[in-house]
Amino acid sequence: MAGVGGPTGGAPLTAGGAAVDLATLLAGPVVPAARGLLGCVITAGGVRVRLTEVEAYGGVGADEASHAHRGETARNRVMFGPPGRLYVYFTYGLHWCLNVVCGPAGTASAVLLRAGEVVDGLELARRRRPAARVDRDLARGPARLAQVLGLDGTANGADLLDPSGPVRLAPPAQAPDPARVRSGPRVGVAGAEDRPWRFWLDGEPTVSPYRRRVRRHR
DNA sequence: GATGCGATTCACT
DNA sequence: GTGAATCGCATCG
Repeated sequence: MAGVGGPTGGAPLTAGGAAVDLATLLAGPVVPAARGLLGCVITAGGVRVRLTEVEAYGGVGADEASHAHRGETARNRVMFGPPGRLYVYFTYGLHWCLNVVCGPAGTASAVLLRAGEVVDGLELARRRRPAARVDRDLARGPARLAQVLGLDGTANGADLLDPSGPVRLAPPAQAPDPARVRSGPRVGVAGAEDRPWRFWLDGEPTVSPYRRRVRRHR
């Protein structure tokens, strides 16, 4: 059933039974986009990572946990742009996190890339993350994923579908078994715990452990 | 203009 | 399990 007759030049992938290309998937609603991103391969800085865990974030007024919730700012501007772009933000004074912008321009939804498996450039990856004692920890966590790819704020706004860009996204060679896709509450997010917008591939060792938001001392 | 805390990670107890 | 590191943004006065 899969992989027959990709109509356009884009490589086909299977999502919910229909063959669509990546650009089409990312232009649509964020939740199916997040699911479809599982198994995709992101390439940057000589390292390739297969995504095993992602989280969906909604737009203005739709998702209290989203950076875009309160409207457009200098930081989140990329989220309001066209889909398929990379939104990079800096947090805790030392970490970078990667997101894929979804939906048509103006919707400001995005998918946070939380974890993945390094499938190429292993030695480079190890050198960038000396703290990782085992390979499965190389990209196990959003900031680790960014670090292993050698990405920071300078990559903000990059077009992931541009083959000549610094960061590229490609559909999986083989779509993951839909039965292996699990969902649950997002990590480190206060409120909206009822929204199971975290998606991961069951059984993958690179999926990060779930941690509820830490209560903060004041 | 000042202040508090974050879509986190690492080291230590 | 707890705390520190450390910068920018959002919020408040």
